[in-house]
Amino acid sequence: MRIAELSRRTGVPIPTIKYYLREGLVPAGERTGPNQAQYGEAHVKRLKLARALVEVGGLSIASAREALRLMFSAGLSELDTIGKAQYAMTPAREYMEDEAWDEAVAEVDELIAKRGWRVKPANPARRTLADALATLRRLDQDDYFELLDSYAETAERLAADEIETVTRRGDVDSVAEAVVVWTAVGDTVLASLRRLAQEDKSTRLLEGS
Amino acid sequence: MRIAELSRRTGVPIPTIKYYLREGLVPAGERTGPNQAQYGEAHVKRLKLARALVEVGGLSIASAREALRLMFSAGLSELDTIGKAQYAMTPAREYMEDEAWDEAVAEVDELIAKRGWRVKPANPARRTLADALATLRRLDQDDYFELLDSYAETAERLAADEIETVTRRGDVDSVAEAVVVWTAVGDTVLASLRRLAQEDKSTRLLEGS
DNA sequence: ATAAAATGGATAGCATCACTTTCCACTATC
DNA sequence: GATAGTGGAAAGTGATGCTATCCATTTTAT
Repeated sequence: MRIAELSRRTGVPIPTIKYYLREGLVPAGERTGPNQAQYGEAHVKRLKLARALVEVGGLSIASAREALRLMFSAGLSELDTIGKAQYAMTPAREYMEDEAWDEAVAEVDELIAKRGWRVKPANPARRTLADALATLRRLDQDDYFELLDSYAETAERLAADEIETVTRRGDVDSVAEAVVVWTAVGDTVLASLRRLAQEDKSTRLLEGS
Repeated sequence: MRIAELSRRTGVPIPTIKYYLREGLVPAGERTGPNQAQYGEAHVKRLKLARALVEVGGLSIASAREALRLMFSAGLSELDTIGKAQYAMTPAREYMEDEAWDEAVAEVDELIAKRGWRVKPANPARRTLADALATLRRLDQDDYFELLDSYAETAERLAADEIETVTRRGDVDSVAEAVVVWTAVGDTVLASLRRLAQEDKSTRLLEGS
């Protein structure tokens, strides 16, 4: 298969495929001449995957490359991939380190301890969460405190279901792929469902009054 | 208060404040001379809000402006704000309309019907969700089907808690503000917690084997 | 056999976005 | 009266994610 068919099969324009090749999101095809190369099913899959991470998951090209790299790097245990892939998927941000920040960090630690979660200190989700909580505090949206437990409970149940489903797969590669896809696309699914449910609840409340 | 103090109080650089003023994220101050204006507490609050939507919520400047506009526009019922604000917060995307897309749209309709959710056809979360599901299908990640119910259940419970907490507030403005902030920042909180819970579950599974 | 189309690869260009910088006439403060 | 700060306009910047152009070389169609 050459580039035109790769484009047709995936819906990705040829110039974009060339760009992704340059950026290392998709490996080069097998060279058969000075200006000829062959692509296979693996390239189709990889390209679809890259597109999903970038378009639906909202990852940057750099993050997507890193996630894909980890996904296909041998030597990692299946579940180790989860951590690594997650870390790659969190974009770096700068945080405002004030009083609200310190309190938020403490709150996150407390929540993790209370739940008994085993989370490495390096997990970037800690900081992202702390940043979000600090922001809410700075806006005097302190009601979040009572909802936080509900959120955590929810997240825990979800994670249990997800891990269970994902590990039910056979081979390592398949698990790795599922983890990456689910982490990235799952956020969008969850956020959408939350919005739909919110509209429903608010509509009902509106009618009831 | 003049711009320097506004900057000090919020941590937002002066040029950025000027930019936000130009873009209409923050209303102009009260003019007291050809090159003098006064800002008040309302400006501080609005600026913090704008920053939160952009930085933590990841909204574009245009989306943030629209969300803020709706938030402070009179004449909307409290809960009507939820819908309007949500719509403003969903960025427009193009969708690949193939077979997987059609099936995904049908699936979303089915899910909404099954749950008995009352959701307007115009709600952009429908399309976002369909797009995500279509993507998973195109990647042959069909296991999502069995998890979808779990996700929906989760979203519903969350929404119930959120609406309840938010409407417990007194005035309309306060509700509107909470809705916008929670919609935007809540996504981040939820996503972070999900990642933390995932690491915990996978760590435990790894140790158990 | 030959003309037209496609290929891989390199390089440069482009549009968007979210700011920054620079400039200005003017005002406030030391 | 010097210095710093102000609001506002306009132009500039850096990052990002593509597109467009060009080229020598196949491949395909006629």
